[in-house]
Amino acid sequence: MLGLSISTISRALKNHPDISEKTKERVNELATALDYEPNSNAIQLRTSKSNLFGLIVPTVSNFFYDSFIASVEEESRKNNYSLMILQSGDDATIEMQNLKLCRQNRVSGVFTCLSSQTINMESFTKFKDLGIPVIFFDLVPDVQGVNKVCVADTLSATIAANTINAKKKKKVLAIFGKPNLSITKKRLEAFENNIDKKIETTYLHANNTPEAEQFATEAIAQNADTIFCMSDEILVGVMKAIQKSGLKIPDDIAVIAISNGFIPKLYYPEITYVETSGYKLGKLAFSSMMACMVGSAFMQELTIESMLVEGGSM
Amino acid sequence: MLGLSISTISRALKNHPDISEKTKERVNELATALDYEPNSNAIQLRTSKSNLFGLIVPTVSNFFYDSFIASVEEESRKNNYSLMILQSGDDATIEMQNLKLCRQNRVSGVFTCLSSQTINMESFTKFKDLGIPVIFFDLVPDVQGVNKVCVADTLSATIAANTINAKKKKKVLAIFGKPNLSITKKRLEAFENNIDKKIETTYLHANNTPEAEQFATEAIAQNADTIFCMSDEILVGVMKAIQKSGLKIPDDIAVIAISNGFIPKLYYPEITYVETSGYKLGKLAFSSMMACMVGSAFMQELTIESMLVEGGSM
DNA sequence: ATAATTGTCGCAAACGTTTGCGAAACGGTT
DNA sequence: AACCGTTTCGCAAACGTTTGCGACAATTAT
Repeated sequence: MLGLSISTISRALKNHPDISEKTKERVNELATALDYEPNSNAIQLRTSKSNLFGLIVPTVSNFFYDSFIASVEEESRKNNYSLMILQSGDDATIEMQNLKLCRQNRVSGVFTCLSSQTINMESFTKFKDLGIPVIFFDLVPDVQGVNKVCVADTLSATIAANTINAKKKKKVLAIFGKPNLSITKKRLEAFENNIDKKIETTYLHANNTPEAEQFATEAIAQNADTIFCMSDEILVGVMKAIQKSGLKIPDDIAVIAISNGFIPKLYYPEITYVETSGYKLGKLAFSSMMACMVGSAFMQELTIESMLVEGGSM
Repeated sequence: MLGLSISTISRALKNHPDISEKTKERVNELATALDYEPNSNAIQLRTSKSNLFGLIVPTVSNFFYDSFIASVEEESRKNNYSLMILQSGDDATIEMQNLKLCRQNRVSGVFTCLSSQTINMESFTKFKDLGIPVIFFDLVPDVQGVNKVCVADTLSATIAANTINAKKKKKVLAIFGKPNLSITKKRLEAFENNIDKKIETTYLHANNTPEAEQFATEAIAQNADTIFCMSDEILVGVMKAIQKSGLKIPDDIAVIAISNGFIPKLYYPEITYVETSGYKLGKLAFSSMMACMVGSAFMQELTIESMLVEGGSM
């Protein structure tokens, strides 16, 4: 329409110095008039740069992951990347399918946390061989030489234990999650190492919310004065048990949790918790990804700091 | 490597009848050996079919949207589509940028709910002109001739009102959300039309959780016996006020909400609510999208049924 | 025997960009 | 008038697929 070649148009649109200002103007004018949108498939095919990240979580519908996703999406958009979000349903098979999808779509990188069933890391190492950075977050593998970003599991459990110590509690129930997860191991170990030995402490593993509720109900019957919850899922069960019992927080029983912060603020008094922000973790994961993109790939484990947020439950 | 042409490989991989079984075997064997992954950019460029849906929400981090997303992602994967998720932050400008991104990526369709600030629908109609189906969900425009899937606003508010009527309540506070949203208007209108006229009812609009808490606190001081919450955000505020007051549910005060179901189950007793499932809405939205894909485009408004889920709060 | 049919496969164009390289036009310098 | 440098642009290849069409061989029908 302008009597110009395709290459000239291409260069004009990209503000190439070879093209005169007049032509650039004419081109841009017509482009907006036709509201031309470049075909990113063609661009990506030609340049073999996709500007697409894959993100795999067990489920989007989760207090922690949703804020993580929100955070990563925000950064991605700001940096001109798109996000392809996949759910594994905590199923190793689907996880592999998702990885395959990521490869087919030629993602520039992938954020992922392991499903709790993942044993075979081969699909992940394949990415590394292809030069596609993989950032593990939250539920990370135990191996070395991969990029991991985590909440400070050890620190946060330590803070929780110290808070309980400081309050001079006598009889504590500490509920942890699935025992095979590294996140559980770390938190449990740190808690055990730091809780005052004079405190009578019971350790239990709850696989889900109802189990946590059950454990809490029993602890209440046995006059525990404090319950520690490793996660939101556990906290929710514990709170139901306490509300059911009619006990008053914090006078009759104290509660402390490790949490993203959303659930603890739902109750009155608000629950005291050690913050592990999915939002902050997302920011960290993204900056780690960007570091990989520019080549400064330092394979290591990064953690975000934790801090105590005082509610009225201790 | 096999002494075969590119086209033969292509056809063999796609199980084309022109190719002999022996060659197909050889090709597939080598393909898995090299773990070949087709370049979807090239495919999409060639076929101009993207198998990609765009999904725009104000934020991923929301009890309703996250389950909606989880649902749509699930269906997408099952049907060999990918999902590109974008957040608008409830900002009309970012919303437009996101739509642009969708076009650049040649999405096959987009799921979107309006930001509460959207006034100009032009960007959306552009999609229709391009033959790209748009499915509006939850916060839908008031115009005709577009595809909308909604929770049954009128029905759910009616159910809530009737439940209150049946319990012979005397003094009700009904808290609604932002007054400009069509979802608010519908729920308010239905509630007003169905609540027993003999019941003393106060209507208020809360823009956020703290406002709802404030309103509830005042209502408690004035001896209201029931509080209706249009949304989870409002319910959270109301519950904090009630827990603060020390009142017992349901004896001292009754609560009923319209909700996805997650928040109501966090408390004891569980809150009675009219279910508006983001998960179900996602399924409906997806099937509506698929209907558009195969051409049977019926521009209309679909709704999912609502049902009362009895907790112990009424 | 030839002709027609069928089964396999390759050629080449096309999708919409990017980019190295060369070409034309023009002004300025000897 | 011949030469050189600069500015502005076009040619053509390439990215990795898909697909209509034609080619060739093997088989079957006449």
